[in-house]
Amino acid sequence: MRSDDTANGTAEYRDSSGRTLADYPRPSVAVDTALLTVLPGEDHLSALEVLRPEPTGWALPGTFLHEGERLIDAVRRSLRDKAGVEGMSPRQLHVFDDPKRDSRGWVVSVAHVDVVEADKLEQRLAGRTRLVPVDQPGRLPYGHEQIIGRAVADVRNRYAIAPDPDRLLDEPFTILELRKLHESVAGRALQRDTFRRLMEPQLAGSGRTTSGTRGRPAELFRHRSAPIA
Amino acid sequence: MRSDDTANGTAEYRDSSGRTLADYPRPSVAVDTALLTVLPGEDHLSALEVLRPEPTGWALPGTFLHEGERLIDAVRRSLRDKAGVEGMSPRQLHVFDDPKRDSRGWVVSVAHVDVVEADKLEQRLAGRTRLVPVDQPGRLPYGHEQIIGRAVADVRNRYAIAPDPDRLLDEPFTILELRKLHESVAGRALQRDTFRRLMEPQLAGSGRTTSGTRGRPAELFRHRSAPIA
DNA sequence: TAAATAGTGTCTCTCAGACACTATGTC
DNA sequence: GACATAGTGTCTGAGAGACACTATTTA
Repeated sequence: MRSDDTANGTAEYRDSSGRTLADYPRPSVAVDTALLTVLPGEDHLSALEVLRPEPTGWALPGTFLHEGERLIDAVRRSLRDKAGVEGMSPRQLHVFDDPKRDSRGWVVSVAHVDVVEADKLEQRLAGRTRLVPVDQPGRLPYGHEQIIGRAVADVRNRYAIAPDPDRLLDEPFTILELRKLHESVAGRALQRDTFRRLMEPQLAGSGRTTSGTRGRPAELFRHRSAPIA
Repeated sequence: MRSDDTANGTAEYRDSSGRTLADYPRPSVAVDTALLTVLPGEDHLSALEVLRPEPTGWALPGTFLHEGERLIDAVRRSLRDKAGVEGMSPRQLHVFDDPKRDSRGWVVSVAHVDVVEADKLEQRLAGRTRLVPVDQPGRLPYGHEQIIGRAVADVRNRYAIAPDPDRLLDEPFTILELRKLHESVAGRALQRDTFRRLMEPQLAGSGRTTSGTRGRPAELFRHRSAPIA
């Protein structure tokens, strides 16, 4: 969506000591991702954690940026390799840059967030991954709790104003199904009528309704347009 | 305010090819900063630009991250060295990561924003810096227009809800002075009575008033607490 | 008919925008 | 007193929360 660029100087760049770009030590650049979902039958957000070699233990999935690679591609690669998850639109959250935060050396990490349908997490590596409620993430290394906190806040902000921006629901869906999802994301109950009045104008009615259920059939809706990003 | 941390693996980390951390090529990490201000007698935001060696021309101030350095310290160093400005609280905006965006090589840049009192820019290097209105930044390299755009949006969001969060105004100040500042930031006129009703509860009245002015003297206010960050 | 769920009318509260009024100083 | 600016009362419209009503289906 953007040409994504910014920088510094020219090909003849030298600093005040006459050193050129290649003379500087450079950090490793990592990505870490809070991959969130709502599990079937549960009413809260869960985060994917992966088991790293001792003594690290459970942590968020991450990887190092490869040469010539975009951050978003490194995120997708780490999630594909470590959880078998594809088709995401991760967003940047924050850069964590404490030079002493990683015992292996100087690592700058760009935290990301994404939300995915629970069934896309079926194929994840058993025993080496787990899904934990975001409000009880366990003790995580490298400040990964902070990433989860920022991720949850980011997702809640997005879900507060628009219907299922990350497309967790299969279409078509009822307003009830949509509201249950939003309540799981928000971590609290939402007003039934207020929720409908906020969301329905942002949806496309299908004219069709559910059938065979208790009570009055509910109209089925679809999203109006493609997801924003 | 936070311990700022996150990462990846352990000291014995090896990837699937058995390579260790030091075997990977690493990008240079840069910071670029949109340093904004409101110039005396003007009613809009301006951005600081610095002249870089040919063929780059005017661009935002930036530098490379030094070994063991925090991003915020690199930002402060670049602004001190290139504009003589100190005492800022830069915030991260976005990471620009296109591998081809810099002709010198592989550079990942973390964009920052900060706002500073105009008189702190007095001592900047004449001839090698300039202040330009944010809506006419000129043609900048490396997508620096995008940084300015994000920076302006960020600052406007902050100023929409709180009185002078970046402390551009000297205390004490009148509501009129505060409103003129906010109008310059917002780029549009603000309602006089609505503005007062939003901001006054967030300020500490001093009891004292202006004197010697035309019209009824205005009460002088101070901020209630220290800036948030 | 009873129960259950969908959908809507409407009251209230809050808040922004707008207008106009009152208050208090200088010229 | 005229004028200018500070500060406030109040009306209106939009929107969220809350409650209750109507609508439509199954058991």
